[in-house]
Amino acid sequence: MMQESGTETKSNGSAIQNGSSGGNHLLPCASLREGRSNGETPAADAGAAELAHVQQQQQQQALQVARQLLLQQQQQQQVSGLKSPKRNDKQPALQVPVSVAMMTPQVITPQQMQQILQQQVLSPQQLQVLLQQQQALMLQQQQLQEFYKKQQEQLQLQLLQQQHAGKQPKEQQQVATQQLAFQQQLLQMQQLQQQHLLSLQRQGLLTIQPGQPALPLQPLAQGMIPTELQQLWKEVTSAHSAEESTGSNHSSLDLTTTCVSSSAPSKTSLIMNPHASTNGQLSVHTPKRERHLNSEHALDDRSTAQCRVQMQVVQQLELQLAKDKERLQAMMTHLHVKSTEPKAAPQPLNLVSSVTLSKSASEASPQSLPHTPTTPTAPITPVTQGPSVITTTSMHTVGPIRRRYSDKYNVPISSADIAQNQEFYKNAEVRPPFTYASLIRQAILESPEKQLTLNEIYNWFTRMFAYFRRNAATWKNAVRHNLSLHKCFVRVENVKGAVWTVDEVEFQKRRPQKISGNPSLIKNMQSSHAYCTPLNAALQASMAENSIPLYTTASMGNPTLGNLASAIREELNGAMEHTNSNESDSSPGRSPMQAVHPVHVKEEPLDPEEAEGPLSLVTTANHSPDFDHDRDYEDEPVNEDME
DNA sequence: TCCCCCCTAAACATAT
DNA sequence: GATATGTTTAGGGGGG
Repeated sequence: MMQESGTETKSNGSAIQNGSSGGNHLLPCASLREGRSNGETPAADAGAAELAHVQQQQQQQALQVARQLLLQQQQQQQVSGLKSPKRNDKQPALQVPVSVAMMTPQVITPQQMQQILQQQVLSPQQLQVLLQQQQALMLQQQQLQEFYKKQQEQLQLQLLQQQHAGKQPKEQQQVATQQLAFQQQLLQMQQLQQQHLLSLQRQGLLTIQPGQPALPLQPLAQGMIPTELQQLWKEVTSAHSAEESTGSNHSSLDLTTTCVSSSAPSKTSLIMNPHASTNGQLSVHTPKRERHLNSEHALDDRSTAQCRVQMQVVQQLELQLAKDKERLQAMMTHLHVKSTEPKAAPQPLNLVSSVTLSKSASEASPQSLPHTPTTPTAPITPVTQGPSVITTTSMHTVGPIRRRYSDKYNVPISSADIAQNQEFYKNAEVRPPFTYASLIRQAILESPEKQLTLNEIYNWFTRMFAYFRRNAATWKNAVRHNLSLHKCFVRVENVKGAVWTVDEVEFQKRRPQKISGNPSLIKNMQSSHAYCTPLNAALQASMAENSIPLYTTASMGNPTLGNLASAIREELNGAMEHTNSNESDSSPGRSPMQAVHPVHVKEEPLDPEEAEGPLSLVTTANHSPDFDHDRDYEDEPVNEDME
């Protein structure tokens, strides 16, 4: 759903943008061309032709400039990793899931960019800003067009007057005068454009990077003198005119006529839309095969122009994206100041993304991530796009495809991710990448007494994850199913009624691959649990050494994280085992922890397993510090309220 | 390909 | 009888 809709949105968006910007550029040309058929002046044409001869050299120079500009822009696009012209052509093929796009930013196409920006990465406000930017640009273009239309009309009128006045030998002079006037007009136009750009910059809508022009327009307008523009334009227009005269239905026009009359508009298009320069170079060197080539080149012209426009759009979007990223980063930093260490990758909360990041980390803590990310099933996929970033994340993580965290995915998540994710999952309807079992376990462990009724577990789910506020029947069924299915969950008859507890030993057994059979496992478990606690520096240090970012930073630093962190740590145990069983064992932290937080096993010694299980108790007890924070959640709803 | 893990759905039983 | 709670089975997807 998301992807499809997103794709559509994207394509639409691009289409709109293209249409708008492209239309602005192209339409005027057409209209002007038509318009010129009415009011051409042969005399002026002749003068223009002569001038054209004189200016051939300049034209070539201008063409070169234009080419360079084009090349530069293309390079910039490539460098920025945004573009692939081929892809631009194939819009339909662009329907790459955002997640994929995010994973391979280098390959992101403009459309994908738009999609990302529009549907996920950008908040409404940001989108608004973007829209404003677009609108401002459009306005600018429109104004320029209008300005040029007027100029053109004036020019045509003047030319007509001259023509009627009689063929004077001084025609050339007049034409030259016209040229001067026109150049002045061009200058005016440039100024106007620059003003617009400046205003945009002031508003912060336009960002001009040091080495890179925010808009292709700028370099052109600034880098080329009116004459050059004129010449370029002529070349371009000649192609157009040839095309029209040769094959089209439009009223046939003299080449010269077309040149003069349409010169104004074409210049406009040039200025606003440097792409035309490309054409110029093509048409220039084939004066004799104009017909044949011009027709083709005319097409190139348009396509090139469109491409240019597209590039502009992409550039703008890119800039906007960069801005938005910065903003987001700042916001995230602001929100998670303490918990989120600088270490946290600038990347989005994305669990997945983070996961994919460090493989080494994975080795360190194979089970760091609690459980397989529960696959997002139908309802899953993010309904409400949470934080922009997250969305993308969610796409990855929670994508439509059911993922489970295999060891690969167990790669440690950065502490920042966890912290951020916790908040994220509370607000965003994104399926958490944890299995039901791990979540249930977490819920139970977070409780003061390490035991919860079914309803309390439900409440915990809904409280902690926005995702579980929907489709209650489904996930509740899953919860019950898991409680019954896994031995690690022990049902205890209590005064209250039946409560569920966690048998850590059993829980750990679930992943024999990593942990089982190892006596040290238990120890590890304990140690791992200990991490949750406020922690001893020593412990942290050891953890850090073992490259277990999760515990070291996340859970420790941020109390709120405790919930997820503790859940995760359970699974980490295995990892811990591998990486640093020794350290964990030896870590001084543990014993203190235990001492500090005596386990409360609820009244009932759950199982025979429980007997072994003091561990679990201990571990949970250790969490208690976390609880303090967690309790906030716990206490409130935990008591059968939510539903 | 097999096995394991996980998820989802559903039927059924029991208790409140 | 309705609902909540538990238990069990079946089917499917993903990964090792």
